Amino acid sequence: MPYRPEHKPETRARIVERARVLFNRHGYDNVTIDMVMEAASLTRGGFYNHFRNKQELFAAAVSSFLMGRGARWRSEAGVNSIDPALEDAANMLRSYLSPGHLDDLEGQCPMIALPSDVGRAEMTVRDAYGVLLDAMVGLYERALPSGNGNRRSTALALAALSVGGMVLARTISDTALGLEVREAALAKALEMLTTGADTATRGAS
Amino acid sequence: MPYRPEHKPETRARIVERARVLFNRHGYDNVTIDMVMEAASLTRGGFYNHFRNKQELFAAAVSSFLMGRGARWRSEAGVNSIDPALEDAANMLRSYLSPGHLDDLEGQCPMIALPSDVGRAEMTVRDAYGVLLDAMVGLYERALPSGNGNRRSTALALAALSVGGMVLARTISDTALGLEVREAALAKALEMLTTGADTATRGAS
DNA sequence: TGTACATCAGTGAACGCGCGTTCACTGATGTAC
DNA sequence: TGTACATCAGTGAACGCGCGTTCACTGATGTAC
Repeated sequence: MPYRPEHKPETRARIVERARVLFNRHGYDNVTIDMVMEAASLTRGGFYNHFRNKQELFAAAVSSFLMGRGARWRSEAGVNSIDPALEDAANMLRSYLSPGHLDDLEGQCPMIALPSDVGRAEMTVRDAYGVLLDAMVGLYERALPSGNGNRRSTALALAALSVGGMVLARTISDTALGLEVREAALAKALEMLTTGADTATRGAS
Repeated sequence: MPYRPEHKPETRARIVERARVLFNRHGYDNVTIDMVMEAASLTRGGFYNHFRNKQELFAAAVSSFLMGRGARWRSEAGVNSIDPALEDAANMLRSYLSPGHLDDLEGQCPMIALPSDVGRAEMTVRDAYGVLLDAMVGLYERALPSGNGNRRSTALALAALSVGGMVLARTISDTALGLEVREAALAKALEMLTTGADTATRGAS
């Protein structure tokens, strides 16, 4: 056996990691296989030792995010906990809607960096995203004060608020309005979290 | 004068309109100038009689949306009114977060259909989007019951909720979760609208 | 310990296609007489 | 009313480049002796 058995998977992982960063910054179509391989200190030809085609690389890159930072988010926020603390959910929101996350073009959640490309990716990618979303929503749902009528709906809205706030902030960048949207989304999200669920019902009670 | 003076602008408008539809469906990079010109019943070469390059066409296509459906939204929702009715804002939310809008791949708001492409477009495009966003936010802000501490923040969050709900629903499509997100976003948005602003403050009062 | 060997990850030239863009031209059109 | 004309929107062939992909090869590496 010419190389250590870990050699090839390690190289593959390096390619995927560099690809993820490049995709995030420039978008799927604007990243060439040359760019990726050069970033991984390799040459063009070797690419097809590791991937069938460019789409497969993209799927691997998104997975790499979901397994990396995405998984860290989930575990830090106690997604697996039956009864996560409200503070865990608040931290997840603060982290997702943070200026750090917005400015981290290369490490950002691909749903913000390349929503169109993710939406056009193969079903496996989109399903994997569904899993992440489901995990986030589940966390919020369980963290919300019980006894409210609408925890599920509030949890889903928190996810939408996070993504929407960031997508808008990134798109309308370089303007005061962009900053304002992110801050408002975070403020409202935290408010919804602590207030609980159906505020209309509460207001009427 | 060989052609009627309206002839050229009309042709240009037809090209832009077909381009907008194609971009919305397939994304910027996946639409070729051939496709656009064929859709407008013209041939490749004529394109450069109307546009300097493809980017300029994209900018025109996004503007076309903002001037068309976008403008209709704004006027129907009484954006120009000093004191818009709460119901106007509710209708805007219902319209933006409607299944009809989600399924209308070709007529959809480009912020949902091609957020990445819009984000990477020239500054003029993004600024134009800022104007639309500003108008929507302004409408919500003025429609919200006065006397609440946080109308601006709520209005911004409503915009984020709208975009986020739709981006997620479109990306995680073909799943129950996708539908659920859109519905929850709409429900929460309407709730936030009628409840007013800072619910935490209200809850504490 | 040193050497010959087999393997296969990586190389780099080449291919072929598609796309954005250019350009010399053409012919439909409104106008002038 | 009919005809010659000038204009310029539209044509379609061509260009050139870049990118995804292929392929014959090479040479670094771990193993067997």
